[in-house]
Amino acid sequence: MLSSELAELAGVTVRTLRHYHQIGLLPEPPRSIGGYRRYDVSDLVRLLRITRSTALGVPLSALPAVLDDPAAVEELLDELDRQAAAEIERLNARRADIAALRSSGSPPDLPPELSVLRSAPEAGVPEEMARYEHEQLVLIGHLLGEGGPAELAALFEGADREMIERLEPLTARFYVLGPDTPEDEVASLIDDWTTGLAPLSERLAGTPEPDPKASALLDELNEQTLTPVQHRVLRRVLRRLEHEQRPAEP
Amino acid sequence: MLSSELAELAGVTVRTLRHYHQIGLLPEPPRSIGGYRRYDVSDLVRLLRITRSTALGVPLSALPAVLDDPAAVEELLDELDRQAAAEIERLNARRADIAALRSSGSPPDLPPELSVLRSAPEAGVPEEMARYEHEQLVLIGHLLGEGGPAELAALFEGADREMIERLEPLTARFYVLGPDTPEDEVASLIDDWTTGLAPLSERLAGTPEPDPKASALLDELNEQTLTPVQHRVLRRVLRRLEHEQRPAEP
DNA sequence: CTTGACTCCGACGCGACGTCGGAGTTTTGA
DNA sequence: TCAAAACTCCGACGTCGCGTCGGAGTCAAG
Repeated sequence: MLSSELAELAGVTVRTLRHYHQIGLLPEPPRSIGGYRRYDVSDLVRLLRITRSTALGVPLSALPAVLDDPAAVEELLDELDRQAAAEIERLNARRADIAALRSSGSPPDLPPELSVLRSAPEAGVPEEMARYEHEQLVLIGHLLGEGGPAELAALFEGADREMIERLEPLTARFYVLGPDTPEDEVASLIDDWTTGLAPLSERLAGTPEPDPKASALLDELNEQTLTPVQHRVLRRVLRRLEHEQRPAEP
Repeated sequence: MLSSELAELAGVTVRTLRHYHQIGLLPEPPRSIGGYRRYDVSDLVRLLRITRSTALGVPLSALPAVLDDPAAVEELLDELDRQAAAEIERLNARRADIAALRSSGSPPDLPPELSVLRSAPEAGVPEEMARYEHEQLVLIGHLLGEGGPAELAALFEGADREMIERLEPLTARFYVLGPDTPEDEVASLIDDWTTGLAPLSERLAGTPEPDPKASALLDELNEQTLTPVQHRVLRRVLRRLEHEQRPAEP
């Protein structure tokens, strides 16, 4: 038999044969005058034993041991089974993630649960601000850790839709704040927004304190991305919400 | 932030960061006087967007496109989902194989269905012959192709257990044939075996002709491994079975 | 005697990092 | 204040199981 015949019989490529020779898994057969390898049936058997094992997931490095010590295989099979099960788990989780993404219509780099928090595309949010919102959600989504996004989304989903709808135009107004926005417009936005956010703020009060590191990072992002006006407005709104929440603290 | 802080926040290793720098996925941040990288929150966001995508199975090479073209992602997600599903299929098949092996108690390099055909360990088969039997089964198991082993095993399983039990001592006697076995012992083995195999032979007659290439390979294995006496005996038994099967053929 | 199919070998490529070694830097504690 | 500990840098090779390429030689057929 020549390389290609053996390879075809065993359902592998010629390159695979050469690889097995290189790592010493398959003994080098005698050569023809011209240097061609001539295999016989024992090589086929050896090769088949190898392919059957690799099909089970046995690494090539473990094969020398496996092939002539059938006892040592037992634990290996356990291990391989565990590995396969774990891998299946990961892949199933991945598929679930993909499905969630597809049904939520959100971009793939943020948790699908948070897609409720995104501004609607027809809200006319400037691109810069859309990116900001996106980055903020990415950050929040990760900093909340395992299951966090779901909880946060539940807060909003649980709230009455009306409130959300009342908030949307406010954030839209926030996103277009600039140095030439008239002062009374800014002031009214702060008022409206503070009162609009009040019910959410109450709900948030019942949840554990946010990780200070996370807050610091979020604030760093705000400072980097938002215009000075926006940053000032945001801080005032948050401060006033906090005061109303904890009026006792001086 | 230093490398390790960023890495920990994002749940990756420092080496991963360096890798992303190397392939241009993550921009190089400014350095400290001593040359240390100082990251900020925007690097964290960028990194998180990357890790979320890779968790879905997106290859790093596709990320530059994915990160700033959310539209191109759709088909990619389809593809990734298909890949994941296919991989899960393969792993499930592998686990099924492993389970079959463990319940059949056969070594991992031959199809579990064929374990019925193995000699019992207490039959006192010489090691050399046990190896021969094993190799033969490996060969047959593969040459029969998809589903073949199951069919073959069905032939034996369907047969009455008594017949199998009557055959076992005969193969045991066959395996210890040597140059100094008395002639009448050889002759009686041929007789006993031929009649013992007759019912199986009849059943086999109903199945399609064996692949001539496969037969040739099996015969090559016999010739290589069996002693001359054994090879002669085997051929006589097979010839006599064939004659009884097709008495019309001269 | 050419043509085409096949084989040989060496060497690099892939994907996503892990690991090692040696040199420099920053932080911490005595 | 200064040394030890912890951290960071970079380059380069290793992992795993082969795929792919290139150039040279070999074999069967026309």
